[in-house]
Amino acid sequence: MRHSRQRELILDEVRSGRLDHPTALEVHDAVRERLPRISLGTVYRNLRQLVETGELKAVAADGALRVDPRLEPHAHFVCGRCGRLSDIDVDLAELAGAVRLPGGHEVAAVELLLTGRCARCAPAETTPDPHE
Amino acid sequence: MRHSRQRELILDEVRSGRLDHPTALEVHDAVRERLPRISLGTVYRNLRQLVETGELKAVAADGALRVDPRLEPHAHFVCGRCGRLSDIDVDLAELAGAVRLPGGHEVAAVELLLTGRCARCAPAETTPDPHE
DNA sequence: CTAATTGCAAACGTTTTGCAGCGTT
DNA sequence: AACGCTGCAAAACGTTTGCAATTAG
Repeated sequence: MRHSRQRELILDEVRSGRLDHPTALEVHDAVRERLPRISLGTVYRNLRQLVETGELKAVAADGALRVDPRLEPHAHFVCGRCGRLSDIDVDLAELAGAVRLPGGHEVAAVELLLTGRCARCAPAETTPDPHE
Repeated sequence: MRHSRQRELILDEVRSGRLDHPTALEVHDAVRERLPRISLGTVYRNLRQLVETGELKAVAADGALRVDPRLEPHAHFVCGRCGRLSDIDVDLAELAGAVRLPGGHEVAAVELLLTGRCARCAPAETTPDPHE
């Protein structure tokens, strides 16, 4: 893989933590501030490469692909009210034990996605407006 | 929710097991044999309703929405080679134990997706063609 | 020099939507 | 009669792709 300024900035932006589980579009917007002519297609191409080479992880929550710099196995929680996506720690050994996997299957990746109401939204279930 | 012949046929088709984790398009094709004028939009609208009311479960694997008549909590395995999606049993108590959930969160749904090579594809990794 | 990478725009597949009319209750 | 549901077609959405030009090694 050859070096490119756009890939460097994309990876830097996602790793910086300034964005939280960003979509390709959010990464595009952020990187564009430093490199205004970068195209959305380039962001998609690079995110895909970075996920393939294991430098980033992909999360498929609500319709869009999101990207995550945390590489250790962990779960995600999506709040159906405010839409916030948060990281959840998991005990990998225990998780593996819970799965009754038929013999012969080779597992390459695990994605555990929890949906519900987050701690901030659950109590306020009665009030109509999502917090910012 | 009012009754309709199209929703009845859609639910019947998915529950029948003739289709395996079908996409909306596959459900459309199947139901169209019995009700030729049914539109894809109607299939989408009804699948969404049936998932919302808990009569079916949704699985988000590869780009598209798939639908599953199995209601008990279980995991899914997607083979990256042949694309086959299979059901995997999980020990729910053990799974819950593996998740280090911060207090206050209310979990409504859990989706556990495993990706890799299925028992049939893993050994044949060298041969180029996916089984049917 | 070579081949990977880019910006751009067009195309793709999936899902949603606006609408006028039909079907269920 | 009221209103949910339908078919249809158009649009929205996220993502991929073809291309000629640029850039890294």
